[in-house]
Amino acid sequence: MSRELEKTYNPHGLEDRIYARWLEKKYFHAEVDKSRKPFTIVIPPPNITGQLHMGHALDNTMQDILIRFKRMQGYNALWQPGTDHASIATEVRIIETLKAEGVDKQTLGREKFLECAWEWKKEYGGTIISQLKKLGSSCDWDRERFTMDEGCNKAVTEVFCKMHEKGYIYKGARIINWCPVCNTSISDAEVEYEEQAGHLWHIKYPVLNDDGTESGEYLTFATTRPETMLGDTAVAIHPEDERYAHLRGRKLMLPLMNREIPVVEDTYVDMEFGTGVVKITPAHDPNDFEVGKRHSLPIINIMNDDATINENGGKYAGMDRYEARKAIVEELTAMGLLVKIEDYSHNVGTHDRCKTTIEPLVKQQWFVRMDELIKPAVEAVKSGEIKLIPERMERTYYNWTDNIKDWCISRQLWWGHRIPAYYCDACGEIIVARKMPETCPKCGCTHVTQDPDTLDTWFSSALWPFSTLGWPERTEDLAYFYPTDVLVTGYDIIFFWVIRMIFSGYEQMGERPFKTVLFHGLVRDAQGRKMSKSLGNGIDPLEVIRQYGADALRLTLITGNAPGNDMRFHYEKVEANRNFANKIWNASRFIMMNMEGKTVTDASAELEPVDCWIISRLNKLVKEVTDNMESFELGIAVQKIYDFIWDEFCDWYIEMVKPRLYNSDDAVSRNAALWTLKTVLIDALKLLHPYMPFITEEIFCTLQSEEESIMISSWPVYTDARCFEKEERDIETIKEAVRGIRNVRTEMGVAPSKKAHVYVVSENTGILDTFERGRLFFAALASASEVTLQADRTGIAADAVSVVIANANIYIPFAELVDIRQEIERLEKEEKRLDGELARVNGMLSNERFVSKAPAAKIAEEREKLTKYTQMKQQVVERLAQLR
RNA sequence: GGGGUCUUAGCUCAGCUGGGAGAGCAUCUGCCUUACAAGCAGAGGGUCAUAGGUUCGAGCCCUAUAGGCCCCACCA
Repeated sequence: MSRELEKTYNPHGLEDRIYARWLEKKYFHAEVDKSRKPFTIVIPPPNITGQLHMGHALDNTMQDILIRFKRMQGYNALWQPGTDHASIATEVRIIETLKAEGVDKQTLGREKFLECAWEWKKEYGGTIISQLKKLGSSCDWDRERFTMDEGCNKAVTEVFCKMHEKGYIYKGARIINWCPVCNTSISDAEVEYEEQAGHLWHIKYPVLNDDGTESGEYLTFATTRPETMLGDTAVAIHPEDERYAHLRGRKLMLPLMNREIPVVEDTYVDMEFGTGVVKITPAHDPNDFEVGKRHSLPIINIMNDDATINENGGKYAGMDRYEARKAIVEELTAMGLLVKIEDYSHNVGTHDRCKTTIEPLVKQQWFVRMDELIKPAVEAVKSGEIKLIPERMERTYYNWTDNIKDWCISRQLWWGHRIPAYYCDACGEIIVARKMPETCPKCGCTHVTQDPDTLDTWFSSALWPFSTLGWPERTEDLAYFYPTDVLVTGYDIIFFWVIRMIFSGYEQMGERPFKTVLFHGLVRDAQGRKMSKSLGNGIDPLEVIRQYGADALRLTLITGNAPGNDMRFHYEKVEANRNFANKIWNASRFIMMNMEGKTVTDASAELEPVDCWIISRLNKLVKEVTDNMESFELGIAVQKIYDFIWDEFCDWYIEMVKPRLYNSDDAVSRNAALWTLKTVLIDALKLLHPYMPFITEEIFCTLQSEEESIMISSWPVYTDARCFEKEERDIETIKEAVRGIRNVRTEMGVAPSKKAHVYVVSENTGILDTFERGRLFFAALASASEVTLQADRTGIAADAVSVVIANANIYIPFAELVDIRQEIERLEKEEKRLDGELARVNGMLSNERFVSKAPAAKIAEEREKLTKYTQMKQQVVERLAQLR
């Protein structure tokens, strides 16, 4: 570490140098230590293909603040890092890359493809980690994990097998969401509904007589997807719909396919909508699937995996779904069966990854039964065992748990955890096992084949809080660090991840995975738009760090923001925070300059009132900041630190002690000032360290040599011994006087360089004593050439300007002529202001119900104000009388 | 259709359990005062969306209304 700070604050180099030292010293590393209390956070694992974006920056800054705070408080703090294999996201990227090289996934083959994927992981998996380091993240990198490493694989297999044994995992043919581009099933959570402009095609089917001949009557209905008619196996009406009573039990002719289909009655039909008739395609619509089940209708799948029509679609086989739609509409028109076409806007399900319109298909898939599993997860939040911050997220949470459906976990992808299910080549028996069985337990056949599918990527992330700590082994780490303390994440993945971790934690560990979930919102651009690649409005955090430093970026993401709220990113804000860093830098330089060549000794016994004041203020700050941080109010806490450092410490305290620092005649007073400056600065730096780790470390290490790093120093603690109520009041009095004098000087247009004689007049000896003790700095701050303290107005020029504060009058006879009329006006304004205050206070105190019902402390407070303002008003009135 | 959330200074947003409206940026005035012009000292600017209610007292709690945003939901 350098012995001296550089002339100007420059985060470049400084941040990398400090981070390297932290790593070298292993400060981030945590080991089981039963003598200390653990504090654990698991990182939301970023995708291996990921590039650091503002969302990561916010998420990780919050975690780093909490972990650094707790580490300094003496907890054995573990921030468990790692990355996610991100099954589908990664697979899509690899396919794209291969395609660019002219290689097709299928021809490459599974084994070779996976080799490519692991290569990819090796190459890009480290990128995001190095970017997190730039941010200052104090993760225990020795413990870095990956969702597809050996341990996590074991955890996944174990959970799958256990849940299968318990009947929570099953295989079945259900209607699922199919992405025809990614060629895989996806879960309900991955479907994004998008309002799209479409059409309602009104179509009619001929009604048949009992003998199969056309009756001449038609049944009209509307559909948004005419092509699915190829798979229609019924048309439904409402059982109570009198309009169609005569069609009950009749049959219709499905045009184009020439298939007889029944009219079924089902309450699912809304009589009010359209004609009150619905075509039923069980294979391609979730609702129709349910209707089909109720009426035992055949399920005719008319589509291939790539959303082209299959052989069940007759002559349309081979056509794309939209081509087929066009052709079918044309043909129906020709047949006179198209009644009309209406414009219609409706919700279309799309795949969140590729935005392709999903196709509901009936397929054999693996599912997790949710009804039982979700119960403890709901109970945990209801009872408060798991706390969600902000609380309103609970509503969102219940919204999902109350409507939970079984979770489709199998994916027709290669990059991911292979499902530990095996099929006997001879008898088809399904064997779910931790290891590939050598023979079929049913028929003894020695040939079994593993299920080709992989698991939903969230299946492994759901286990993250315990799989990273060694589960399914009963490790010491697991016993010590689990359950984790806080999970920090965006509200956008509450369904994907948070809920699934919670039920997995209870199911596998019998315990909550974390105590608190702290949500943050989205970081938007300056116009409030979501940052996205397609809009090109993304702001690269690394670029911001290059320009302003990680400390300024971190502060920007935390200040002025409440949990769960979205925020806008403005460069001006980063700049303002960089300026704050510069402010601290220069204040520290100033203090160090003054300490140079001197040995600063403990001065706690020789403190002057102003020293007591700042120490007392700091003491209160410590309490408030600690409280705010304990309750996750990170933005409020740092705002208070910011105000204290800039306003109270820099703008007031440093200015107040300057005369003592420059006066070498009083070494004791100078030492007390230096000691206080150093002590307060160090504690303020400590409070700020979780937010701005780099600059605080740099200054801390330069300022003193006893402790080797601020990040392992101890968090300041509030103590009664550092409360100085009287000194706080006294210094506030002087500040009030200084503000008043500065005010008057500006109004009078007196240049700051023009010094003037200042008289403080008061009959109150306590007040005079206060000013006497603060004489030196009061004179400096008030630009006084001389300060005279006296009990009355004797010897003060009649045209002196006056400033009224509680219990005292301050007179400044300026050398220039003061316009008496202007001075009277000014005082009249002051009188008016005081009248207003008095009216308010009197209003309250004369209200009988206020006096009888309000808390005693509040009443006392108002009485005190009444006395103060009455007294001040009297002074103003007297002064006005003199001038007139 | 259900739920959530927001509406506070010109702009972006804080305001923790109800007790005299805040910050940053922007604007205006005066200062290159030997830590800092990435600064210092001052100033202007808000009937806290609207209407009711609870309360001694409401930006904060309750109800309704208007507008914006978000999430969820199978209306063909």
